[in-house]
Amino acid sequence: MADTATELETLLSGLNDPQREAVTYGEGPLLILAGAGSGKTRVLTHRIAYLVATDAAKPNEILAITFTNKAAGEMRDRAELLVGRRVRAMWVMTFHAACARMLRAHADKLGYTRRFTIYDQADARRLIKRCLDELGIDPKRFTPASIHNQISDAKNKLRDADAYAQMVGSFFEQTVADVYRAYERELHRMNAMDFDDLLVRAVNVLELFQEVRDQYAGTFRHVLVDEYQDTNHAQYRWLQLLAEERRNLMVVGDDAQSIYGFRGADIRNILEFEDTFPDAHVVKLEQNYRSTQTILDAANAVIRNNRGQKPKSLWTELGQGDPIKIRELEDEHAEARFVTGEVQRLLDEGVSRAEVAVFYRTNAQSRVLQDTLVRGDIPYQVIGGTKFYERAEIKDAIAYLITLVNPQDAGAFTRIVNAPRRGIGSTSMSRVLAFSNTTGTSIWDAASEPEQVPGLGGPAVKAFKRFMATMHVLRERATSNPPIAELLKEVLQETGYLEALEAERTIEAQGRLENLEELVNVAAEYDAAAETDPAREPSLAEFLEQIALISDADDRSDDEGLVTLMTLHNAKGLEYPIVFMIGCEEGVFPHSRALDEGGLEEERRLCYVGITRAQRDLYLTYARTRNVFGARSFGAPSRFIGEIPDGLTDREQQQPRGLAGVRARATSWVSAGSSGGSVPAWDADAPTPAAAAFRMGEDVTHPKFGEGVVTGLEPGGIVVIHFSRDGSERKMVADLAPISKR
DNA sequence: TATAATTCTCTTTTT
DNA sequence: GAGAATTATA
Repeated sequence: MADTATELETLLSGLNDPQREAVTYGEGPLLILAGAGSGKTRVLTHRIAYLVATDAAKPNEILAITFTNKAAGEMRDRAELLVGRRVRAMWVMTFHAACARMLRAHADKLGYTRRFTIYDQADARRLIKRCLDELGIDPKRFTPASIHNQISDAKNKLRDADAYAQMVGSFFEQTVADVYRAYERELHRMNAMDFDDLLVRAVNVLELFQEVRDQYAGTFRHVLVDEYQDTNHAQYRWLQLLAEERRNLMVVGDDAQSIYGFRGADIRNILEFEDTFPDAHVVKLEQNYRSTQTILDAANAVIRNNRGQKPKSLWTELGQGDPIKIRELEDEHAEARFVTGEVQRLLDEGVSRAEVAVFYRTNAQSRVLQDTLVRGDIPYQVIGGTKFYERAEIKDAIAYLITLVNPQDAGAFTRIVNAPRRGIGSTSMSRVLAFSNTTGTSIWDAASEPEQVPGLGGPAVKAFKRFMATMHVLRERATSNPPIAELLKEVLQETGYLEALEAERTIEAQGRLENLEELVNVAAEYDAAAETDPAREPSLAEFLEQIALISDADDRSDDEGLVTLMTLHNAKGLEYPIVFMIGCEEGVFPHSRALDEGGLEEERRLCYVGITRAQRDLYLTYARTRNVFGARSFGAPSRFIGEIPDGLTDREQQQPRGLAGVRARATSWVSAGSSGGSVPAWDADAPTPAAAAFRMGEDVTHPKFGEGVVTGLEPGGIVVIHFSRDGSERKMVADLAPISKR
């Protein structure tokens, strides 16, 4: 037992008081309010180790949930350092992965097979588009994207199609209700689930089948959740079902870092945790081990402008540090040159590239910066936005594999049936689809007997026969569980996919071939990993699940000599000695669309996240003008810059802000005339910004909200518009919002 | 039916 | 300024 005592001592050494309190707290609900950089992952992993070391839980009785694969991987690695191989028995994974794992075992109870397909956003939208066509709804009036958002929102709140239909108000919602029904029917028919379904169906299974609930709730003695502020209602319910009985639920989060409201995250989950669990024990972690006091003061000052945060103030023992550097640049190119030059200078001083990160609000902003970094010969990595798994050739290859696993998936089938071209056009394909629909046979079976399909021409029948002959051979091959890399290569070979690409002899095709090579490598890695871990049961279905749940943000590397570029959202949970936040302009950050939708506070939290990533040096830059859409636009400095006290920055005096500032610069820019040869977005003889062009009572249209009337004008170039379609009143930045006169 | 040309539309953040 | 989606043409 002396061993255990020493083990515990080592485990707890180096923790501060609140951290220690969180790690050693006994049974019952536990809320950890963990400020940025306060060591929350440390607390989580140490508590896991503590629970195991004190026999409060066996490894397989621990469920530790994160949002990203990256975070799950990191938690697993760090826990392994503390408890060794025992970590293998634990469930340390994302919400979606955990739900998928449950569903593989129990989906049959809901009428799915265990080989169901997981649809990503693009797949889901394609299917919704098909539902729209089927229902005869004009996809221009109601875009698949907006309908999908609405459905996704409903699912996150655990509202099924019937529940949604009960509470429709507008015509738009009525339409969504119809599409929702059709969409659900189609998904189920194709044995497919979208991302949201993974959670919804997991909740369904737990609610409907007591024995399943007993099984999991009984097994998981302790449930730990990271980033709790980002949970939505479905996730909340899922956790509740699993942890209600034993009540050993530990949630860790920071309400100030809740930045996924747009995806259904409900900040109330964390704000009201103590109401839900009146006996909850609360621990606040406020000591920051990451940043200088200057950076923390700036973060505290910005977030103070939000209402309804849990009061919390970060402090550090690391000292004051240098002032925050704020720079105004002419345009995005000058901004990129400034960042590049500054990075260059830092590198000369001996800073390593891995210590530098650049954050931006939208992925599009990275392009100019990349160009400049390339010219400056600075190696970098871009996190996210690359969309490897969204490339057409990768989706095609995966769709082939899906078809072999889930022959009911008409979406995947439709994708590959004529890729490469084999003379099966959309007309023929719709005939087979219709046949499959009316007869209730799977798309695979329908296509296997094309002569049964009414109206199908002779050449089309022949083409289907040839195609399906190949597919049957491949399916046969797949049943013997070959290495997936091998199978994939065969698929690409036998279907003529590679051949068609090779025949193109273009640079693009060459790139696609390389991407497919890369996919084969991914498969080979999976095969290798499965081989070394005999506990795992590798399968094509599992491989496909892994791929479906992977995200671009997962392949970040920290040890290479690379400067890192990413969106602010991707930056959460990371830290860098030197941080640049670029594009700090109204309309860019805070983003105009977020402003339209009342998401200012969330934008501010995003700013808080960005600032608190910096350990030593923080740069905020903004450009006077910027190309948006290919048209030049003007933006005032971000209000967030103004919210940082001057004393914390190196700026001499307050920058001019608001409409006056915009106008002054706009005018001077126009008069400067010659720079770059670009033309302002509005006529040169109308030097005032577009904002002034709108008048009270004027009729305008907005591509998304439809027709409306200007009901107010506010300083800062903001117009208030009342939209007739949904009766809403919205404030928009006239320069940036896509509004036009009627 | 396939390809080429052309016309739109979009861009917030992501499991 | 880039994609996708649609339309025209072979």
